[in-house]
Amino acid sequence: MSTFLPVDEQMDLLEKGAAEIIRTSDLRERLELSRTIGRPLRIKAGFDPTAPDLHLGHTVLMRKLRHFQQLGHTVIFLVGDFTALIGDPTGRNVTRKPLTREQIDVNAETYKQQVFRILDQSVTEVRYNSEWLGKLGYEGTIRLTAHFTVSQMLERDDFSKRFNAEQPISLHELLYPVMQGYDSVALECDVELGGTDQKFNLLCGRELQRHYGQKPQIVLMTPILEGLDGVQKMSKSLGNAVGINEPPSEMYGKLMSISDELMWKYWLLLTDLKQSEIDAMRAEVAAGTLHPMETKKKLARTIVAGFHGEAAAQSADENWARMFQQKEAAEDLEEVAVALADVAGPDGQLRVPKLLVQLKLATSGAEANRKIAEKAVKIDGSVVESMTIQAPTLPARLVVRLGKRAKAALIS
RNA sequence: GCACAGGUGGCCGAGCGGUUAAUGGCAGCAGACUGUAAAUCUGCCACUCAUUCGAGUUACGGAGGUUCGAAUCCUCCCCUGUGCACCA
Repeated sequence: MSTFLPVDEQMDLLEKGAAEIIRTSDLRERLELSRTIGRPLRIKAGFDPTAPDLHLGHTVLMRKLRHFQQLGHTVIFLVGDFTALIGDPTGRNVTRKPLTREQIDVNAETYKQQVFRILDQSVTEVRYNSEWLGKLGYEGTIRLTAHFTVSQMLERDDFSKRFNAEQPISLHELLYPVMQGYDSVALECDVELGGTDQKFNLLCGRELQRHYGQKPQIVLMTPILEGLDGVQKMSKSLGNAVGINEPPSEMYGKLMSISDELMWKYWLLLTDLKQSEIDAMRAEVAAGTLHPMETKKKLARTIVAGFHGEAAAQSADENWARMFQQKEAAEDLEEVAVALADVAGPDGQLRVPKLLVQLKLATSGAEANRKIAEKAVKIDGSVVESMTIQAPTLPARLVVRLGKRAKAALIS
């Protein structure tokens, strides 16, 4: 008597949204075995504690991990504290700067807090790869690296690109895939998850496991989620990311700005809807019986609700409608206290550029000037025409708007 | 160590003694149009002061130098890539 679901049902969930599985037949086989002997599979996913702020792009992988958890398998959340000393060069054409020990620890902690908004903490095994990599020593490292050749490493796309472009590749970067592979050996993984950009590293794990007499792990790759621009991968540094710690309205607004086409990918990778349900919705939109905007609103509501709850999603929805469909100022504007002395000119009048800088709507006075000249600034609903306006009677609350951002200044 | 090629604004990439914060592309911001979409069009895109005019400051790996004047020439240094290295 097994506690595991039938393999077909498990496969159904696991294959949803997966970009590639190496190999599907192996996964099926191993699930069969696990079900027969009643042993959960060991699933590993490694994380570089480099970027402390998680965004929706990261959650694609997390959600897949949760699927495994839901099916009763063991998920190992591996903190790459040791590999972070290298910094994975994947997908980059530049060497990354290594982190300090302190940064790594702090990042790992905030990382975990965020991850357990998606994963079930009580059944997640958290490990650090310094546990085994730290013990390896120079000799162990030499023996380990002897399993690979330089040309094998240069197979990797970003390495070969850099090599051909005559760009630098540091020696230590070549160690990254090796170490990640060794993690799989140390943990005796059945499955490793990663983004498609991790393919090379994931395959190194298989290679090494073979050398160590283990059954090579199954590799399940999740797609890389495009950011809000729909072109580049979601990344905080590209400014196209939705952070999972962002407030509901922020999250909602950002999600509404994605293209119609991209919306389907978000539905697939960021919600629990079945493929068939998504297809049905898509067909309706194509037929014109369902408005794309309504569908997108529903998407935004669903995702926001997942992180902040139903009520918050509802009010984010209303807020968005008020702010953009009816072009009125939102009710829950961020309020910033400003001293009149900080924004007044010598004549006592209110200098608008200074106000914009104080509200962080502009990064410099020069930029603020330009925006005012472009007639992009509104105060209390009317376009600002000059650099100076009449100072209000105190205390005052001015709603200042620059483009799609608005804030309330509490002047005293 | 030697030789050669490079290091320019968030990125890519022109410029190679004297319009001009520095051509162009990408990204970004704003405006128009919309469904805050997408696409498209337009404008902006170093900083400070000056309420428009305008003035000043800082920028082309770093430090010096030549010059009335340099991102552009010279010297030294730092960094990257490529080649050479044994057999002479």
